[in-house]
Amino acid sequence: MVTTHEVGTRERIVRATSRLMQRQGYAATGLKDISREAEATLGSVYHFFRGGKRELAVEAIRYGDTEFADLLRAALDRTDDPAEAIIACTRELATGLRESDWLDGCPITTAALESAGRVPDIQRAAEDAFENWRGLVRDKLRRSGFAEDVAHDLAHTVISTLEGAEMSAQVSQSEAPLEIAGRHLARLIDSYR
Amino acid sequence: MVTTHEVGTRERIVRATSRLMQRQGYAATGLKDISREAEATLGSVYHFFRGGKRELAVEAIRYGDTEFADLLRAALDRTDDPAEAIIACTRELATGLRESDWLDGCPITTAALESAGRVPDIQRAAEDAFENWRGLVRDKLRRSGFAEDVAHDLAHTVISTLEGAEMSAQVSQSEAPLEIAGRHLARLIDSYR
DNA sequence: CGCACTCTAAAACGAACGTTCTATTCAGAT
DNA sequence: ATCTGAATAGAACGTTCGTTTTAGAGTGCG
Repeated sequence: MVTTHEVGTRERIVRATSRLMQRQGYAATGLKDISREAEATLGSVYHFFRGGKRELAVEAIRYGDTEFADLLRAALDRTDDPAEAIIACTRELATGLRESDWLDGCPITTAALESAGRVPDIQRAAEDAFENWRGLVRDKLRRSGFAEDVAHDLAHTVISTLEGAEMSAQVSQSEAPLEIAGRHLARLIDSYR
Repeated sequence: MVTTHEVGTRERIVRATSRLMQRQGYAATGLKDISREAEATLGSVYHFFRGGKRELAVEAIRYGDTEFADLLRAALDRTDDPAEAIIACTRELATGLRESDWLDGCPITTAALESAGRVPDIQRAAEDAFENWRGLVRDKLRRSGFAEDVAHDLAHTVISTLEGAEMSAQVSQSEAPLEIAGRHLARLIDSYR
């Protein structure tokens, strides 16, 4: 028997916040939007998140962190070859973007940029997320035999380029930036073999 | 005699909007913030921009477009070698970021992401900007002898990676992502010689 | 001077914001 | 059955939002 996992109010609120912030950022996402999207009331929101909007945003960014990390891990584990694995990532991101009508880009970028240097809690959470994602790529490269420093640097550029290409693709509503980035990153990785 | 160019109210408003949107995005930037920063009144703002906040934001993005294009052009013209020129770009971006205490990233990215798929005017202006910047890089590569299709694709990845690295650097308050991206992009370009 | 026009000033609008508050529902333990 | 504490519901607070409106300077021209 298939049982759809009953999800609690608290988690519904976090998920709704994450999705809304992914699409319109932190400032444009109102608490009433959130409570409507989460099918919860304002009272519930403040019951679970006494720290208000800011605390909720931090939690939502952490949710987006693990969400993106899961996607990344799944794509990276698909093939042994790290260059091919990165191409798999770009493809995954491209289809996700297209299927959401170019609405769902990186779950945390917008909020991260809005808050950089102005809302320490949110910036810190975003910083942790990026570090987390870089770690996944770095470990994959290490396991494939790349030297530590090479893997470290490549991981930086892989994440930066994925982020930039995702944004370019979203703004121009085209998969091209991601497709091209995938090919180029694979070529760059292969150049270090 | 040195005369500081008297700048009109209209341009002060556009510049203030551009800077504020660069730092905190579209939604978080209020018209009263803008009028204060521009040393103008709301009456002046609505006199020059009858279309209100949206029209003003489009103008500010166009301003950020040419601002970033000027920086890009200057760095690209510094050396004949396109790979070195890209490294010069990353250095320029890194010092700009550091000197602004990590506050002034890409002037349009935040607003572009906030509005992607939701505010057509702004998305279009952002799309034009990215296309403009890619054109500058593509032309540079073409002039250096790269084939049309290679230059086209490289321009995509150069802009995507610059954008992503700029964002990573801003969020982690470190020049490392930009420095590493510069080295990798130069290597990628050289691999097509 | 008087007229026309551009620009600035400041007050005021309803709507929406984040937040607080009080009341109520509802299990589970005693 | 009664108490308790978590969870929910919804009204209300003071602010700030984008926008509109009305009035007042400043300037050039006949």
